[in-house]
Amino acid sequence: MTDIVDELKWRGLLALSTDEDALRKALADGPVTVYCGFDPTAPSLHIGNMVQILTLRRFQRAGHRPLGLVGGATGLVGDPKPTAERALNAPETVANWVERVRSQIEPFLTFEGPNAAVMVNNLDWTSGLSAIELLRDVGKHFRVNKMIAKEAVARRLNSDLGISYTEFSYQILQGLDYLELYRRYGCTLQTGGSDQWGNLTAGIDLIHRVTGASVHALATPLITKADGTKFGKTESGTIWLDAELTTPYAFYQFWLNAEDRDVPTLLRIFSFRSREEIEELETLTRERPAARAAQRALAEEMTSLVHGADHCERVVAASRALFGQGDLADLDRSTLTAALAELPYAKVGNLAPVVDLLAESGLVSSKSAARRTIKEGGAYVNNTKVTAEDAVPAPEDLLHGRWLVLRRGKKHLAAVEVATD
RNA sequence: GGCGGGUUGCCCGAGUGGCCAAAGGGAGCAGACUGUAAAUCUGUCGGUGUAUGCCUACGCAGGUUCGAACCCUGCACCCGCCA
Repeated sequence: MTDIVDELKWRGLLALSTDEDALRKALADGPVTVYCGFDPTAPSLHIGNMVQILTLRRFQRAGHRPLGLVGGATGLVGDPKPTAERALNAPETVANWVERVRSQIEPFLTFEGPNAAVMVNNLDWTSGLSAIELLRDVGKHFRVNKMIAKEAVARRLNSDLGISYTEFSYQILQGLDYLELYRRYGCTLQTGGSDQWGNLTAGIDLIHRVTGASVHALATPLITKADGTKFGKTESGTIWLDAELTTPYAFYQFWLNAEDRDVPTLLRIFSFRSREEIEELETLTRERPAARAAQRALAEEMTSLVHGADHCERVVAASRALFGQGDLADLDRSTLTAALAELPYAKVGNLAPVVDLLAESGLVSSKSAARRTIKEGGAYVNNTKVTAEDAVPAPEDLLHGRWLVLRRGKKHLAAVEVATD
């Protein structure tokens, strides 16, 4: 077994850690129980969260026991964001999101065998906690001096945003989580993003004060693209893991469109391929970038992992059909319909002006935008550029008598079904 | 609780009575070039659609005015100092 710390380092997943030698030793001495928390701040996790989920998965594969924590309690409070105070979500909403987030994490872990994963919810040990208990039993171990020095808090204190007592207290809750998991499961390692470092260490300090034990923490770096911008967001927004929010097709396309210079980094961070395979793909990218072998490999692996092999296959086939060199009209009916099924879709009763079709399919946000797109030469019907703003598709444009493929720009596609029934 | 400062479009930020759908920058979008890449250059960037129109928008609600993002009143939230 390769040393997991070495592996994480090679993959660029190790930004910060507590005493590295001690951590290596602990991991080498036998299975370690490691936890990572996920707060339900939205109905779905997104690819940014995947870094953490996959890190847990890596630990489990290396023989350690992962605990997946969903923040039923911390999600009610809100981790201080640098940019703004969070809006509180209703308890019912958070409870609903907790379940959704839990079900998104579970497929990545194994719940059988000697190092079976366990899912936990921090609401379980906080819902019964009284304010007095919290202040006396937990609060006494926290020094405000240290709390305000933490970057997440300090940034807010130094900005004109300020910070509420609620968010200020967040680190106490997360610290308490670690203590609780240490007691219940003997958990001695917490992972998280480097922006969580303050919260990670809050737990370490608490455990040390309460029990005298020294436990570990490990932070993954903030993933940025080569141009310095944040990874995981795109024109159209966040890339979610939920197929309802980001279709498998869009998910696949996201990875496929990764920039050449980002691909090596992304493969290391996200892929479970071996070091040799990844280095081979890096070479291919360098020598034949236009083939985009690394992007394809990454996109297929991620889509398969998140949406399953079946969806992945369909989406790859659809992409090939829609972006192929051939004429769309030459595609046979089943290939075409299968491909179109992966796209944003609109159904209309009869042939409407292209402007309306663009707007209805969701490719553009308004008819104005649709007109603008046509004027700029960025609108296509069945891969043919639309030049007139008042263009209306002809009946003979319909593929197999029923479908139109709309395109905005180079890579935004939508399917329109024209049916009178 | 008192005093002062603030709240502008996706973000930052200018605008202190008409010339403001609102400068400038960033992001985004489209085009050219390409490889469904990057960089670069160009265009564009509230809605409706073509009407010197109408609607929506400068924290919220009222008011003054022929006319308000700009003035007045109240409210909400944020920041600072003092208590």
